Parts: sequence; structure tokens; C-alpha cells
Amino acid sequence: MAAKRKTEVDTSTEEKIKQAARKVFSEKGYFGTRTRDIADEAGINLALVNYYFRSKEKLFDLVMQEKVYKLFGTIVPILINPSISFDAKIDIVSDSYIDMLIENPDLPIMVFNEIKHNPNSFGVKMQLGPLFLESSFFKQIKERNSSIDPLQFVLSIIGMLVFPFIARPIFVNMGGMNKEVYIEMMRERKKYIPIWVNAILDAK
Amino acid sequence: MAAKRKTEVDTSTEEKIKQAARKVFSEKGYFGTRTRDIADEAGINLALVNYYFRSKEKLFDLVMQEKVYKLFGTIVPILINPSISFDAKIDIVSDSYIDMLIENPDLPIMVFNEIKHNPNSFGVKMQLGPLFLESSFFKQIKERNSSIDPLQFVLSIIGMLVFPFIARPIFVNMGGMNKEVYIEMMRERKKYIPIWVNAILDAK
DNA sequence: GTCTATAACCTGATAGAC
DNA sequence: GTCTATCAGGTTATAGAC
Repeated sequence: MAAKRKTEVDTSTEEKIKQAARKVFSEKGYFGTRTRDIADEAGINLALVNYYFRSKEKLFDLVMQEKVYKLFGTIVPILINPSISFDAKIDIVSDSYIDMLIENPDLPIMVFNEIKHNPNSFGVKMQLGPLFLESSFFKQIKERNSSIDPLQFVLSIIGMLVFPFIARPIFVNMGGMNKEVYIEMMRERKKYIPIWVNAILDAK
Repeated sequence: MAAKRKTEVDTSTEEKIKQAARKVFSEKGYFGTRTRDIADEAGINLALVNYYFRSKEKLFDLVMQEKVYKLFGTIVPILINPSISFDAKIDIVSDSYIDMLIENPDLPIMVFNEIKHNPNSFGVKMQLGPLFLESSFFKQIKERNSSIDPLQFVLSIIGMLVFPFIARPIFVNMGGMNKEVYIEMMRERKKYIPIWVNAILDAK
């Protein structure tokens, strides 16, 4: 895979399979997906899936690694960066991170679900624990409110951000809410997050 | 199934299968579960699963209906009850509801995931929308703070409550956190929730 | 009600022609 | 690289003996 101009779209068979795999694995999960589904979605022959990726599991690991990176890898480096102010971090998660989730609404549920069902499969092996607990983000929280448990606080922020996307099927698939209405609700949500984060931090 | 004294434990084959199904479906999801897993877990013969429940899918629907009821059916009636004060409602979700989640930690991820994968399977057909939007809970929120969007607020409370259980595999399965430590963290969390809920409500 | 045996089908993966 | 054909193993579900 040599250099390609950015304006060109990669339409190679390999890439078509990867695209299809991203979609189908996201929708149906690992066990709910058959390699035939991926081949059909990609519009290619069944045998080619194994020709390019050797096995269903290897292809899944590849996709999963991308998903985990998208969910955590883009935001954690920002949060633990000591040269970004606390307020700036909150602005980023309330704006860019919600935008990313709007673009990838079933990313969180997929990642959490697959981690639960197979915590050792994909070669990610993140150790969020030590990375986070000694991070500048935790220090910044403590500075603002020394009586708060930073981990409990972080769980609440991420919960406020991510949970609406995990609950999305309740609104959209089940409750019959229009997708556009749901997206508008999430856009509207951006303005609440910083206010509520600060309210929590200054509480008591 | 006639009346049984409450002190008696139901050890019938039918009940053993149901118990096993609850456990295995929770752990592995619908597609990740084989009927053999359920038979083994129940300690009974494979054929008996179909004898009692006709099919894997029917058994799953049964379990799923229970799970949905446990997650929503126990709390929604309390929230929409006009004769319970707002503060009392918050106390209940911060205490009893978290206790229930500690007892059933993978209940939320199972329910949200399966609703996403198959929003029409189990005959629940909840319509949370109308039920909620005109509820006394929404009115009580508006009374406290008329400038807040009650739905956004509810998403945040439920997110703060439920998300830590959805993220549990990150701590326990992946990060190697001891289960007892995790439970203690969730117990500790009870005292934060009412404070933070009120902080959010009084913000701005 | 419970068991063994097996039917009927599906799924991941590969061999081999082109 | 791409296709067809097929294998080997696994899965749900049932028939029939006890």
C-alpha cells in the first residue's frame, strides 16, 4: 500500500472488505456477524475475506483496535495533557467529542459490549488505570475541589457524554424517534455539559 | 405452576433452565450463547431446553422480558408517581437503584445491547416517550428549574447512575480491578449522586 | 419427564481452477 | 487476485426409546 493522493478514495478489495467489516461488526457484534454478511456488504466473494485477512477473528481484531482507538485514543491524550487547561479540556469533550459520537453513534455500545464479552481478544491491552490516576486531569480536578473523588467525577462526566448514545436505540430503534431529531438533541446537549460539569465541581 | 410457599426454593427442571439461561445469556449475549451452554450450566440434558421452552429464541425472549422489567419496570413507576416528592425520588435512585445495579452489574449493557441488535424481538414494546414526557417527574424538574430541558437532565442522571456499570468491564475484566474494590466504589458513589443532581438542577 | 441418537442446517475456512 | 465447490465442524431442534 504505497502513497496515494488524499483526494483519491481507496477502492481496493482489501479496503472494501474493511469498510464492510466496520459496518457489519458494529451493527451485529462479533458473534452476530457471519463472514458471508461482510462479503455481501462489500460486494465481493466470500473467499476473499479469508484471502486478505486470514480469519474472521483477525479481521475483527483489526476493526476493534480502530474502534477502541477512536473511542479512547483520541480523547485520553488530551485529558492527560498538563499544558491544556481544565476549562479547555471540558470545551473539547463537550464539542469535538460529542461531534465524533454523533458521527459514530454505536461506537460506545460496541466497544463496551465486546470488551465485556472478550476482554483479551484484541491486542490493545490498555491500562487506563495508572495512566489516568496520576494524570494532570486528576490533579486539575483536585485543585478545583479537593473534597471530590476524581474517579467518581470522571465517571459522571463520561456518563453524561456517552450514555445518551448507549441509550440511543431506546429512542431511535424502539421509540420511533426520528434520527434527525435525535441528532439535534445531542447538538443541543453540547451547551449543557460545561455548565453541569462546573456545577458538579463546585457543589458543596 | 401452582402456589408454593415463599420459603421453598423452586428446583424444578424448568426453573433450573431459566436460572441458567439468565446467567449465560447475560454473560455471552444471544449469539454468543449455545443451548449446550445453558444445558451444561443447568446440569440437565440438552433436549430438555427445547422440551420446556420450544426454542432458544423463545427462552431468550422470556429472559429478556425479565431483564427489561428489572432495569426499567422497577424505577419508571416510581419516577412518574406524582405523590412521591422529587427529593424522595432522587434518594431512591441513589440508593435502592444502585443497590439493584450492584446485584446485577451487567444488566444495563445486556439490555441496551440487545435492544440495539433486535429492537423488535421481545414482546415488551415499551413506549417510554409519551409515558415520560408528560410525567410528574418532568413537571417536578420544571418546577425546580424552568430553564432546563427535563429530557437532557434525565439523560444525565441516568448516565451518572448507569454508565459506571456499562464501563465496568474496563475496570474489572480489562484493568484487573478487584470486584470487591469496584463494588465499594459503587457504594461510595451513592453519597455523590444526590449532591450532584441538585447541583445540576440549581446551576445557572 | 428424561435420555440417546440423529437430522437438517449453517458457518468458517481452504483447495484448486481460472 | 478472484472465483466455484466443498470440507469439516458445530448448531438448533426433534424423533423415538425408556
